[in-house]
Amino acid sequence: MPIRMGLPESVHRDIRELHLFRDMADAHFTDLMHGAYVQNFPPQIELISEGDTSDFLHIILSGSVDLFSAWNKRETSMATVRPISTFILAATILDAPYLMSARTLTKSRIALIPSQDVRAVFDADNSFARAIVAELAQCYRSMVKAQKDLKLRTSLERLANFLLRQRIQSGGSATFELDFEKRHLAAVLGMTPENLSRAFKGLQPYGVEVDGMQITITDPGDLASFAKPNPLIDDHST
Amino acid sequence: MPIRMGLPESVHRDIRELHLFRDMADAHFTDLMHGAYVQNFPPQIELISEGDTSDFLHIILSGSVDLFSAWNKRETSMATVRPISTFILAATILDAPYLMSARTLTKSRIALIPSQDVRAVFDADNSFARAIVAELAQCYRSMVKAQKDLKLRTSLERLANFLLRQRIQSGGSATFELDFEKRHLAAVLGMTPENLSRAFKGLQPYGVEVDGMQITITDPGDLASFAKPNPLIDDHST
DNA sequence: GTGGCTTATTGACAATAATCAATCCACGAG
DNA sequence: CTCGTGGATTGATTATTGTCAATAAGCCAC
Repeated sequence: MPIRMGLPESVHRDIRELHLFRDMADAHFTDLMHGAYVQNFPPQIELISEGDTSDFLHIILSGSVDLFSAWNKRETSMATVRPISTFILAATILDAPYLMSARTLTKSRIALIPSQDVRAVFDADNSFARAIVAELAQCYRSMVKAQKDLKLRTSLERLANFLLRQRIQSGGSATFELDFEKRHLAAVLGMTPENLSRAFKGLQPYGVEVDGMQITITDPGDLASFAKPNPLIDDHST
Repeated sequence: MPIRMGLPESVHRDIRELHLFRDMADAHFTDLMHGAYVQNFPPQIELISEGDTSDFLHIILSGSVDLFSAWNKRETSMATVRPISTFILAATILDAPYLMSARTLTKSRIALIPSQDVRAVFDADNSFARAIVAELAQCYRSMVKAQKDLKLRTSLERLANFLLRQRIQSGGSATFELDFEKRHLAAVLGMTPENLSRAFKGLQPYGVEVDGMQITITDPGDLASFAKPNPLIDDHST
């Protein structure tokens, strides 16, 4: 079970370095940290449930969190959150119900800032308000890219582009590790686990070799000629 | 061809009433309007192309605009913009390339505000910065809902829920008109026009009757029991 | 009205993806 | 080490969706 604990100074510094909090006034940052706390969660713990009201802005300090959604007994993964970043900022600011649920994928350390404190400081601190604009605009654009990926590509193409992105992110070496379970990857890519297995086989002709969690791309150029990556979909930094 | 013209006082008032501009200082609003102008466009004119840099914040005053995207010879519609609202705010604020293209669906009247003016006033006016936060958070949540609709529902379910939403929006009467072409609706729902035709037939057992652009839902309860509408996907106001 | 255009519909078919069931395999507990 | 568990894979089948081709229907200009 999660253990409630105080907020160590080192965590303050980590959070302060985030874009979102970097430029705000010291006094306001202290206000935010005053009501905040940190919890450690084991894997597979549901942190928030879609439809609930937004009580806390969450900041993931270590581990990984899955944002997912369910409807009519189906479930899909919307995004994976990694340290150090915030999640469910939009719901917090609008004081609106969560649109997505969140669960820990791995053991995770998460800071929680009461939403009403966030809104109060948002009203008082202009730098913070501007930082939130940048953050939300980024989140919006990520979501647009994800939707383009979904609507314009087949599952095979989505997997191919995912692998190319992952390869870059892992430093560009021929072999790299998937950093989550395949069934989770399937949910992220909008397909079933069975289909993902077959999709991996379907990419063999383009030089994709799979050994458990370990992926080898023998000829990235060949794979790219099939995947046709596009910065307006695949570049998650702009 | 579009006709360049001055910015009449009545347009000032319309724009000023938008949530985005309502609370900002008069002087800053005047600054924004100073470099702004209005154009009338015929249907099917491409206003912006994905990948271009953001030169203007667009405000649609009348008509309708399709935000769409293309990749690898495929094309899909991401959203439809209706008066009076802005579009491509995120790209303008971040000074980032457009992720979507935009074209007029019908004859449209559109105000254009130079992006650098928007960014300058954003830096200077705190009320404006806060209004942008609310706007972006809304846009983000709309995009999340659209993605849930896509990943969790079949095309038949998406159509059923679309019709139920449209029915409410048209005042709740049994018969209402689609306000755009079916091929456009197909692109919005993420399917082909052929499939849309078949989907309409597939909804006949649930009391959906189609006569050209005119839709009749004989028993909304019956259709809803199939569509299972959910406010966290279908309520576009929250 | 007629001709020419675009959109909508329909049918036949192919491609893509989901479902169901049966293994196979890796891993941790005991 | 052996068992049990859950993820991963595979095969067979069905469901869903896309493609291609042909036709029908609506609309506008003349």
